Amino acid sequence: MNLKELSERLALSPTTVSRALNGYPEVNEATRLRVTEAAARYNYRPNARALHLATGRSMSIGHIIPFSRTNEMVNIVFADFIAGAGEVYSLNGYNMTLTVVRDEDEMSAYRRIAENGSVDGLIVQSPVCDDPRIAHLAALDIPFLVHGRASDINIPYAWMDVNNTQALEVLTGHLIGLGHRRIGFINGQERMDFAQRRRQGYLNALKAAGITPEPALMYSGEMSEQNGHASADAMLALDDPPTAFVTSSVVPALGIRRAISARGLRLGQDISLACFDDDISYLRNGDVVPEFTAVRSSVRAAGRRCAQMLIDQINAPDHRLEHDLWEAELITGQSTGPCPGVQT
Amino acid sequence: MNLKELSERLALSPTTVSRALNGYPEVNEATRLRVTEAAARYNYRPNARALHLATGRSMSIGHIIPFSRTNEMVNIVFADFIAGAGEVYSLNGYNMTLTVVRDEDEMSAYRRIAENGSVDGLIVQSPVCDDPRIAHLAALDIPFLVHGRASDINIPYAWMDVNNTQALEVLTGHLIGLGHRRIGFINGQERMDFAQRRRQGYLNALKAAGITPEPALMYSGEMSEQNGHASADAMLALDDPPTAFVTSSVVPALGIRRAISARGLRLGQDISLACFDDDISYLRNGDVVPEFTAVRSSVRAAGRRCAQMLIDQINAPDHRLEHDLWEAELITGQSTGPCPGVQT
DNA sequence: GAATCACTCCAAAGCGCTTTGAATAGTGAA
DNA sequence: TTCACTATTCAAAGCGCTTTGGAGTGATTC
Repeated sequence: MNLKELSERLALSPTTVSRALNGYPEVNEATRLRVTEAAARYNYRPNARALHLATGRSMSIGHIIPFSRTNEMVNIVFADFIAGAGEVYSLNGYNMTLTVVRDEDEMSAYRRIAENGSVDGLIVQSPVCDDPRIAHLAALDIPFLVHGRASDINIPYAWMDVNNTQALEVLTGHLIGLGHRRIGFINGQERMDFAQRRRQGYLNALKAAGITPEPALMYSGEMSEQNGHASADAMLALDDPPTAFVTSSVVPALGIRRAISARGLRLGQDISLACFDDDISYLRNGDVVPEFTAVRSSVRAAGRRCAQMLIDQINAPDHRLEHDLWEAELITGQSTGPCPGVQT
Repeated sequence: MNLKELSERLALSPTTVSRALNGYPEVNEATRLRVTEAAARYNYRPNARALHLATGRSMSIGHIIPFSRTNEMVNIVFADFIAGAGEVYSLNGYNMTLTVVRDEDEMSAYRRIAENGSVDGLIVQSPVCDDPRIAHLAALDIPFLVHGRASDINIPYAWMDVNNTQALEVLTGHLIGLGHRRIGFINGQERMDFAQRRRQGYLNALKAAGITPEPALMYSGEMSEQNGHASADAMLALDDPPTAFVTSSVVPALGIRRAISARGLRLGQDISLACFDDDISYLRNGDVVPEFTAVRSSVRAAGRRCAQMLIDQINAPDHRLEHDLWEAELITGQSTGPCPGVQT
């Protein structure tokens, strides 16, 4: 059942039927009623492909994911982000188009998708420090929004981010306030922009307390349970081991906790542990995992916010590019305590 | 730059340009060369919306996810499945359309999406026992493929599944072979079809060994680390605790392991633990998590397979509906050992 | 009674591509 | 020279919707 057929059955023109269904004012209410009833009865559903061509919009937001990323721990955060964004898309009549591409095709995929009109906007996730995708998209003249930021880029673009630097300053500062001075830092891969900023936050806090950073206490790598365990274990084996750890995610925190308890140390007493918590649905701090002291910022909520910002941008293209910076919230849990042997 | 403009610059008709670009034989090779070169030079990219309308295909596969599911642990498996399916879509020129809907809108969403032509096929994930989605989709006359099966449905439909019953028979049988007779079973939610089948496999193995199943040793619930921990801990507190556990996923297995070690018991010696392993990228058994004895079947590979089967079905609609049943592979790790105090 | 206006409705022109059915030119056979 | 055929190319008709620019009513105004 298409528009033409429906309009024939109603002895009306397609124009009128279309307008009746789309709520245009120039149609008699009695007619509109007849039309909507007939549409419901015959189960009429406007063909999406025709609609997209006619309106020039695809009502779809694109997310591009290179193969290799599908392996990373980004995955776990990714799923929550997607869920949040998807909710908002849905509420606004949008779909999400996921495109998985080979790594070497990533750039050309952005180009192809931006130019062939299959999406109305794009979300860029997990930017690296000087992310080439941003300039590339900016040149392509399609609405896009970056979840995170790319430090060394000075063209304007829309982004939404959490204040990573400040978050790690707070977290590290909290441990310093408890008397800790040897604090192991287990970070994500530092080619990622967020990891760069978190590192900066860690360093800022040390500097403010007059503590000299020590390379042996700083690890950077993929944020897996395994890496958390291995790096923490190595630090604990040092002659002068750390009395506390800060880490970039709940996932390595689980590994760190395992390393701590394997050595017979008590979490929050012998050793403290604080982390950045993305508030991931099935690794909810204090629920699925034990309660860690953390700075928390929901990545799912971020997904919602990003989606909304992008949709706003699509609806008002001459609107200036928006930015949004969230502050993460400190939650003190049972995983941190005063540094043993120090008066606080 | 659209087809019309490009054809004008080439002083050719749109017909010829279109054919040249799409590899039709009735165009002179010299002309084709001119056309492809011009297309590259002017950066011509066929408009996807127009193409979809003209061809009657959207080159897109739909996945529908109700809000509530985005909370579940399904998420973690989901991300890997999506990654696998996405790879195959990409290789075949398809996109993936994810639609997040409110739970009460799930059915109508399937209907809307199937009927408005926005996708060429649908994947149904995580079927429950008498899943209403299947009959619903079958009536809608759109290619779809179920990852998993729904037990009580007798209309024909295409599916791909792992042999869950056999997998748990093997796993439980392995423990029985090691002399265990009190085996705790920590399963997923039993409204899910896969959980139902796994339960059956567990029961089959007990029956084959003449062991009477005991309700106190059987748990069913969402497969979180937390639930794994709590249920295992409760069973270990029984007067006559189990000497081994079987569980439906690596995630609860982590919780079970935590419960075991918290009681000072040694995994693989005092207590055995075996699990079904979906081979999830960032919880890879033996890599990210310790090596568990497991039956393994990659959910990512399943994603690939499902995608391929669905695409085959789309390309050959009169093709009979395919089924594929995979057997999971037993991997013996360090988490299982002979039952203490039993001669084997 | 003519002019104006609001209210409804419609014909037709896109949107940018594919595909059908012909037309044209060139070639070898008869 | 003519005919049948092949190789190329094109005009035009969709695909199913939206939207522009009227057109046809009565009702209202002067």
